[in-house]
Amino acid sequence: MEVYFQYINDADGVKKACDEMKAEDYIGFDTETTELDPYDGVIRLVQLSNGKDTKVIDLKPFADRGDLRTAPELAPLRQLLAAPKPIKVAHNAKFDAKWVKHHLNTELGGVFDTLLASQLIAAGDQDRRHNLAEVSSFFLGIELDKSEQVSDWSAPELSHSQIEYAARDAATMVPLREKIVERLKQDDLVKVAKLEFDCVMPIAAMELNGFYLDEGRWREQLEKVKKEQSVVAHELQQMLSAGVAQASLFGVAEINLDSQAQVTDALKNLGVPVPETTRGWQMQPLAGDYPVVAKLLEYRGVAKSLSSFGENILEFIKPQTGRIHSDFRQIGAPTGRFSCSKPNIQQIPHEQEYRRCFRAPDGRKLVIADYSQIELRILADFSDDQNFINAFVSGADFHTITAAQVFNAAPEEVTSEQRSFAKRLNFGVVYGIGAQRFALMTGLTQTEAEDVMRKYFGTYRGLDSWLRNAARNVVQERAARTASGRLSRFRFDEEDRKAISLAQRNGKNMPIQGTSADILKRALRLLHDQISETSARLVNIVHDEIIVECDAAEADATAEKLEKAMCAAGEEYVKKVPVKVDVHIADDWTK
DNA sequence: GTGAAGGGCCAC
DNA sequence: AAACGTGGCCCTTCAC
Repeated sequence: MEVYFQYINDADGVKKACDEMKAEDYIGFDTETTELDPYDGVIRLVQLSNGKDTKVIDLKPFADRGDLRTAPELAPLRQLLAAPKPIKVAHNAKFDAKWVKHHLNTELGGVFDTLLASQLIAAGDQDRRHNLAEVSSFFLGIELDKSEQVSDWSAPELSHSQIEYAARDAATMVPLREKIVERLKQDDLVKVAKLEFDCVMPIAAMELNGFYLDEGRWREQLEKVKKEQSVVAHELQQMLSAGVAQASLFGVAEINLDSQAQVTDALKNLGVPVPETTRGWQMQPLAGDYPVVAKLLEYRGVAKSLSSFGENILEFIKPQTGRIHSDFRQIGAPTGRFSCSKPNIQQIPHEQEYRRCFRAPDGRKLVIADYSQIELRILADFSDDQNFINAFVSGADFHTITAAQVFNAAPEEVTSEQRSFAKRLNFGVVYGIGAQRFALMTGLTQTEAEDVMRKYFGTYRGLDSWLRNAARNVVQERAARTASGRLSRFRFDEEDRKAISLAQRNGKNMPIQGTSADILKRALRLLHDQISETSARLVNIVHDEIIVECDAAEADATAEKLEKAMCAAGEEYVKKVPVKVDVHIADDWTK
């Protein structure tokens, strides 16, 4: 592919380039950086392209003269990037947005992200890859050579090959967007694409902000768990080797407690009827009869804590900020949910000992808000089930009200057992639970479980028929959608009953889980715009929860903004039941 | 030594 | 008859 480009390294060139580009509706946009993390390196190149002309701006001469964040010579560039138009077309715009925000003190005004778009079009196909080379090949049939991607972008003089590579990537964005837009329209994905693009900047900002983890508190907690672990490990070792020692002439054999095979062997030697898998929910029923099983489960708990939530997380504290900057994948799951890694701060144990380690620095507060029962409210809205809707409208304890309806009792007569059944069904129904699993989790017999479920769906006829319809539809259409139009396609063999039943459960779950993700993403955008001029900073999100850090003096105002943004986002998608958000102000990440 | 797969458990 | 959805991280095991 021939690319017409111009290399720019002075103020006059920047001004002219930006003047030329600012008339466009869309420009290809890319950066080349010396490192992957904006806290570790500098931006070397900024590329802009209208498809015909491509400008490669070398920031090194400007950086050598002073601070890029304030350099007046770069004002035209900052204005161009910050303006809502032209829309900046980038591949993985979060990456560039972070660098531009940190090093040029500018937020991207309008974003079109070809990576997110490609993921939306793939509609959950896990086999598709979405790096620029793949996406360019898929949509344009153009094979990009990415070998310069990892070249040395800190060299005093860049090679012609490097500059040409940089220009070509930016130039590719323009035709790529055109092809992608065609597909987005074909698949009716324009609305959800906008939702995703608008969410890029909030997430970029959140990753730059990071979440403060109190290292001292974490180490204290770690010491406690370590002591606990050594006690529990010793006890479990003793109990398990009671069985093995009989078979060994050499006294007590050391068992690797983390080895599935060794533990299973030892349990069998002790006469424990070990199920096919030794996972918690299979082993739990045995814990009452076999103390060694209870001990094993206890050990697994502390072992998990120590390995996944031990010293290793402290290595993620960035020295430059003293905070943790996780990596959030905006479309982490086919449902549209985020995933989070390095470290995954969406799976920090709920116990206070862990959560209290994530706190606001001195003088700051955390504002913590989560949607109350958002998935069930979405289901109520989808299903149009009047009884289910009424349970929410009443505003009373939801599980108690459903129990009252299902068991035909007054709310104050509902037993704790009945409430528990209702609660487990309310949660399980979103995932397409069956009687067998319900029986296992409640201790009911299969017949009793079926009976309770019959009562439940007898009360919520509309819910039942929505779920049945969703299951039928997904088999027919081989696809499902959320409220924003997010699409998930399913592939299965018509003969494969297991695959079909999996698709049916997915067909029920995806629209619900995915709509919840839609709502969160919309809320993030609204929030971002609301707090841009304040001390408030987004620091974490966990599927239905948003955590913001702000100056103590602004905590009340921030709480109000956060609640408003979340409710407004929810109400865009959920109309028939109220959307409830629980918000509180705290010094750390606890209730 | 390295990487993938399997099993397990944390979050929502 | 039908085994509740989405992720990431850790460990062991096993193949290369």
